[in-house]
Amino acid sequence: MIGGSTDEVPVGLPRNYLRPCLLLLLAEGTSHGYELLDQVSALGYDRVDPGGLYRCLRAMDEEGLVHSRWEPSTSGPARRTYELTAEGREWLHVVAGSLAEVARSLSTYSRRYQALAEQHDLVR
Amino acid sequence: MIGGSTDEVPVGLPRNYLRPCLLLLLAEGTSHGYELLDQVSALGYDRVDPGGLYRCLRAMDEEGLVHSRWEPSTSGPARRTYELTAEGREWLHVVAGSLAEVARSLSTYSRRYQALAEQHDLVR
DNA sequence: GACCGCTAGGTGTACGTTGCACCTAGGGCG
DNA sequence: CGCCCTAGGTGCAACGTACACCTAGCGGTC
Repeated sequence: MIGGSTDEVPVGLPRNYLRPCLLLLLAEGTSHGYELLDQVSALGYDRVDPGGLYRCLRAMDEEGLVHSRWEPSTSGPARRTYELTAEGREWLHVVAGSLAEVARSLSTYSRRYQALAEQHDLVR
Repeated sequence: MIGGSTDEVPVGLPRNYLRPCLLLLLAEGTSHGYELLDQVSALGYDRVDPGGLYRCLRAMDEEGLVHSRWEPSTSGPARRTYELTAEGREWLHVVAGSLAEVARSLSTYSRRYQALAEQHDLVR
């Protein structure tokens, strides 16, 4: 299969969308992986791969976009809490801009599709 | 590197966005690959990989979303013209819907980012 | 105590898409 | 002929993603 099949519609969220999501959530407040796993669903994900999420956090940690520290929990296993760094905030700003561009492209798409659909209705 | 690097911002268009673009363009009018290569730029691509585009058209042809035929050109090499099939129009309808959903997610993102940015300005 | 479920974090890996480079071939022109 | 432009196409490696699976702490219950 090249480029998706007919019965399934594999058009999804932008590439590398997870990083911007995590950065935004962390900009809104310090958090830990397991919690972020729930929160990203509000940004368009119906289900997120935990593995990918933890890997993404780890990568951002290594790149200096976020800073993590272990926090022992009173109940349950210890958790790694993440907070945004200055560099991460900068990155978020840039990435929010390019996401806005993508949104603009998509609205252009929708506009042109709507125009077509209306025209199609007139012909009927 | 996992999930993109710091200096470059690799947040791009949705996954499999090329197919919907080509379907929309073909819904607007019969065309051929080389022409579509220019037209997709209006839908958010700054540069499209010709290889990917031709592969995508071929795949959609094999899946029955589009129908192609060779047309000899008076000047220059022959061209393969594509036109949308009924199945392709159906697919376009579905995919336009899911793209609208993605657009909604992105606007949610932007709204939340804006809220944060304003709040940040107040603190300054 | 043994077992089970939930929280929390993590690894291994295969697949699909993408991006880059490169190739064929026809026609116009100096 | 050599060169550029149009038009279509192939090969391949890298990246992102999805899916499965694993460790380990803590609480409750049989």
